Amino acid sequence: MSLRLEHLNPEQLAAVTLGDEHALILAGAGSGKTRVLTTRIAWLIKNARVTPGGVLAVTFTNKAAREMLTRLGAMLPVNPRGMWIGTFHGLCNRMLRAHHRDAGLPQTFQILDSQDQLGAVKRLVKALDADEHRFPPREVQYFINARKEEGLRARDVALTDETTRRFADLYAAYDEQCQREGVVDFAELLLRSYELLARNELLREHYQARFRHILVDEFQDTNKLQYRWLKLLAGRQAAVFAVGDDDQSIYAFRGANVGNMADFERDFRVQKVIRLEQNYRSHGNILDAANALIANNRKRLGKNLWTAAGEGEPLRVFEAETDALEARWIVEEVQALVADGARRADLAVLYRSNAQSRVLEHALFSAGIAYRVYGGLRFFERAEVKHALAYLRLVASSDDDNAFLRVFNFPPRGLGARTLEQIQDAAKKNGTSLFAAIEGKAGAFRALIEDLRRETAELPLPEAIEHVVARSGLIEHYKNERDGADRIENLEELVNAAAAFSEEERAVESAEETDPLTAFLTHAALEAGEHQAGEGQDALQMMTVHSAKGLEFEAVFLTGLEEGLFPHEQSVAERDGLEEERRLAYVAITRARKRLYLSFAQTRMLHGQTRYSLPSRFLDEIPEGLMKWLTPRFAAQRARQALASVSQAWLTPRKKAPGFASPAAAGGFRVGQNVQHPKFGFGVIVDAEGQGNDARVQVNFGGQGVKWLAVAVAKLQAA
DNA sequence: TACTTTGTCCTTTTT
DNA sequence: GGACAAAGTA
Repeated sequence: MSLRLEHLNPEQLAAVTLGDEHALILAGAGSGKTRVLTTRIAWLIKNARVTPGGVLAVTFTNKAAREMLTRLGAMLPVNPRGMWIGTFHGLCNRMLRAHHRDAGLPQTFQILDSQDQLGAVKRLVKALDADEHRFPPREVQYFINARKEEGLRARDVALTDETTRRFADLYAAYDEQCQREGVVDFAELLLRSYELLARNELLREHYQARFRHILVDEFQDTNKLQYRWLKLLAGRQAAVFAVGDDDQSIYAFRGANVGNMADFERDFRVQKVIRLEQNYRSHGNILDAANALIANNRKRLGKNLWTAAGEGEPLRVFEAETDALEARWIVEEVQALVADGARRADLAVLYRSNAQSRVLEHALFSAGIAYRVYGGLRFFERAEVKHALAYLRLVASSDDDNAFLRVFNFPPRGLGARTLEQIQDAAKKNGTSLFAAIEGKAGAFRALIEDLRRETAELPLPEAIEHVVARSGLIEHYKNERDGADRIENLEELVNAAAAFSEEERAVESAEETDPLTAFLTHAALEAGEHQAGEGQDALQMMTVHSAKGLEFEAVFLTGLEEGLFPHEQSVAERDGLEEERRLAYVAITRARKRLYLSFAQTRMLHGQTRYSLPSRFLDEIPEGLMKWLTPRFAAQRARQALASVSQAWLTPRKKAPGFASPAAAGGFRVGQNVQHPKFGFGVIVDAEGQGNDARVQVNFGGQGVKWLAVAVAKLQAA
C-alpha cells in the first residue's frame, strides 16, 4: 500500500499533506482534483491524524462518491464503509434515519423525487381550490424548493405582497401534507438535517466531536443551506478542506452560490488557499481557448491553467446551414475518426439543451453508429418502475398518499373518480391517510396491499419485489399492452436491481438499522440510476454540457454554438446569466483531451419552428490563431447575406397568417433576413408581426441581444 | 368506467 | 414536438 505521494506536483502535495487546518483548494479543470481529495483522506488516516470514522467527505453526485470510495479502497487497508462519504442528500438521509425520532419523522419515511413532489403540489393546489393559473404547480414547487434551500420555512418567508403570501400558505400546507404522509423531498432532507443539528445540542456536539476532517468536493456548487449545514457540522473542531473551481460553477440556477467560496475564506479565517493550475488533460491550444474565453468573465477568483503536454492541434470550427447538416457532418467526422482507430466511447457530442439531441440521434441512427444518450428518463423514473415502487411504498408505509394515488386504480380495477372522491372526503374528515380511509368498493385494494405486506414480510428483498410485481397485476397488465414487453423487461430489471443492491451498498446510504425494503426505496429515490443498459458498449457519448462536467474525452464535439442557444436566450436576461453560460462553455471546452470541434448552424428546428441565429459570441472570444475553420469563416452566413440583398427587390410585404411560422414578411422584411441597425449592428430577423405602419420585427443582434423593433421607426437596412 | 381524441401549454441546465 | 389535462366516445 503506497500513497505514491512522489507522483504529486508541489501544489497537490501541499494540499494533500496540509495539517489540521481549514483550506480552500482552487482546483482547475483536469488538475487532479479527485486524486488530491482521495489521497488527502488516505494520508490523514495513514498518518493517524484521524480514524476512518472521523472523516466526512461530501460530493454532489453518487458517481463521485462511489469513485472516491473505490479509489480509497485501493489505497487503504481499512474498510472505507465506516466513513461518512456520500452526497449531501445521502448523508442527510443517513443522519435522519439514525435520529428519525428526534427529527420528527417515521422510521420508514419515504423520499419524494422531483416528479413525486410536483404530483404532491398539484394535489395540494387542487385540494385547496387554489387557482391553477395563478399558482401553477411548477412555480409553487420552485418557490418551496428555493425557500428551503435558503433555510426558510413557510413562517420565515417575508410577506412582501399578496401573491407571496399565497405561495407561503401553499408552502405551509405542503409541509403539513408531507408530514402527514411521512414523506420528505430532496430539499427537506437537507433542511431537516440542518434543523436537527441546530436544535439538538447533544446531537450537534456528538457529530462535531466525531468529524475531525470534513472534505467537500465541487464546493462552488454548494447552496446556502448546504454551506450552513457544513458550518454547523464543523463547529470549532473540524478542519474543513473545500475543493472547488469558481470557473466551473454552472448550477447557480438551482441555488448554487459561488459566494460560498469567499464566505468560507472569511468565516473560517482560511490561511491556506492552494491553486491547482497544472492541467493533465488537454493539449495547449484547447487550454488556451478555455483560458481566453473565461477571461471575459469579471467575477473570478483568478486562475490560469497550463499544461506540459504541448500545443496540439488547432480547434476545428464548422459552420452548417442547418441543424440536420451539422448532424450529418458530425456523423462523417465520427466515422472518419473511428476508421482511424478511435473508440466511439472516447468521443463525445455535447449540446446545451436536451432538445438538440433528437436531430443528432436521427443522423447517428441512420448511419448505424452506436451511441448512448445520457440524461433523459432514468431507470427509476420510468412509469412502470414507479408503479412497482408505489406498491412497495404502500407496503412499507401506507400513509404515502402519492403512492396510493399512483396505483389505486392501476392496473385498472374499476375504481374511478367517484370512489376516490368518497375516500378523499373520508380521509379529510378523519384526518387520516387515503389508505386508512378506504371504504366500500375499494376494500379489495386494501386487502391486496395488506396481503402483500404479509406475504413479503419474510422474503429476501428481490423475491419480495418479484412477488409484489407479479401479484399487483402489473405484469399481466403490460402483457396485454402493445409495447408492454419493454416494460415487463424493466420490471424484471427492477428485481435484478434489488439483488444487486447488496449489503455493502446499503450501508453507504442508510443507517444500518433500516429495513431492507425502505433502504432500497431510499436508494431508488436518491439514485435514479442510469437509464440505459449497454454500459460497457463502445458507443458514442452524447450529453448536455452540464452532465459532461467531471468527464473527459479524447475528442469532443461542441455543437449548436449559436446566439440564443449557447448562450441560451433565457440566460441573457438573468443576473450574471451570461457569465454562467460562459463558464458552461468553459466546462465544455475543457472536457477535450486532444481534439475539439466547435460547430453551429444557421437555422435550426426548435420546438417545431425554424429558428435563425447568429454564431455564438463565444466563438469571437476564442483567439483566431487557435482555430482552424473547416468551412470558410462565416462563409455560409455571407452567402446568405448576399442572397438576401438580391431577393430584396422582389420581396413584397405579406400578411402574417396566424400560426404560420415560416418566413413571414413585415414592412419589406422577412424572417431569416440579415439586417443592419445603426446602433445595434448586424442581426438576423427571427420573427415578424403586423403590417404597414404597425409592422414590427424581432431581430437577433447577437451580442447586443434580441429586440423587437417597429419597422417604421427603426432605421433598419437589409445587410 | 376506460380509452381515445382534442386542445393547451411550454420550451435550459439536474443533484 | 411533447406532456398533460379536459372533453368526447364506446
